[in-house]
Amino acid sequence: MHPLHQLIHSFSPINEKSWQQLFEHCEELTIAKGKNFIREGEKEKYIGFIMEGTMRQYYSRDNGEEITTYFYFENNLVSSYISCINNTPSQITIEALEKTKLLIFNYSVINELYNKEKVWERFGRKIAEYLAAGLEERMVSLLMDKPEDRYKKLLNSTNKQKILARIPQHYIANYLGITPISLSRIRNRLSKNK
Amino acid sequence: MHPLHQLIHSFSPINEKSWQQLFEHCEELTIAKGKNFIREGEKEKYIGFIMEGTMRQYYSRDNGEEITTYFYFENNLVSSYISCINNTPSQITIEALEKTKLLIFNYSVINELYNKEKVWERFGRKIAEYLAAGLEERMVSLLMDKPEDRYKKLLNSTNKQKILARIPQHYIANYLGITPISLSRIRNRLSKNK
DNA sequence: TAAATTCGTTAACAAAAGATAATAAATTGA
DNA sequence: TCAATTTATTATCTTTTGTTAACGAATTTA
Repeated sequence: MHPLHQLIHSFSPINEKSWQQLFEHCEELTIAKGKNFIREGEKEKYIGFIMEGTMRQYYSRDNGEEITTYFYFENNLVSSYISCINNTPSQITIEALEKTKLLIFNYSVINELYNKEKVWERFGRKIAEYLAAGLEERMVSLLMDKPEDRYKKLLNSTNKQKILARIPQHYIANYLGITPISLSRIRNRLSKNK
Repeated sequence: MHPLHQLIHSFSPINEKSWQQLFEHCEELTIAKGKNFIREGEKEKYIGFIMEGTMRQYYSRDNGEEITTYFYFENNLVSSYISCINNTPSQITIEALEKTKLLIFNYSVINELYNKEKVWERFGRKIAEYLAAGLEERMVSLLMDKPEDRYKKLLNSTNKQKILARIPQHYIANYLGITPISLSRIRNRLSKNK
């Protein structure tokens, strides 16, 4: 089974024939390190599936400052999801942190599949529910936990160990809602308490 | 059209017959001020639709402290959504801030409707997408905006004016991710700059 | 390889936020 | 109605965070 088919299947059972309806619209795309997959302001809507590589998602302030809000790795779906569902220009930019191989398809393809088959509609529901649950958890952590606790959670999350291994620290600081300097101090504090 | 039917219809077109499949499982429930609709740890999953009243949603810390994360008003759906979709005990409590009249139905009912009809499955997708978009916006605001800016946004959001009118300030402070004292200082600062 | 850039840490100071306590105003309930 | 509780503000002190700048280490690239 293709890794993307497998991922989709884990949300909603999609048989080989239905899968082909998506797969025949997929293309491969390789993004060089530092280049963007999705750019702020863009209207063309693509969904990507990471075969290999790492990406970061960020919002930009008026002064050009970039605020990193998410990281993507192998087997992750990557897109400006909000701009797809609301049909608005993307507010985010998604950049390759290393050379990244993607399988991509246009959002309109998946949108048509939603109309065609109930199992695809279910996939759409499940993926949105999964996203909402993740966002809620993140939001609650921002409201309830101190920065130091958020960093500790990141350290303990086996799933996110790769974040620490592959991602420059100042991006992680953004992700935690603090400055790189503050993260450096937290790390210093933690290393002394051992 | 029943106000709940109308709300559902705005996400996915549901005809009268399909609507009745939900409506026949609905019950009315009135919650007195200060009483809970959903309690932390609870497994029974109900969805409520507010006919009249105001509710607040909160998480509890180990020390008993309550962190308010959401407010609900007339025509809002209210539930421990995450615990419904993940089938886990509720982490949140939802309390009536004033006497609140609800129309309620069990989550299992809507879950069965997802299986029965594609239009219901679509409703499920649309509502999850709507939720995800709202949560992302909130999360980004927590990462990018200063507390003062978040409060200003709240002031400018016509939709949320009723929050200010009906909700005690220390709950709003929680919602903004700051202490009541800090919110009081922000208000003081803003009133002087006029 | 050498020069340039990026990255992480540290220091010093300023600004903001949290904690605690006191007080006044508003609301609630017996 | 009046005492009790809740709510909002203010003051003081402490802690944390942000800001700016400096420095060395690591990485990139010409």
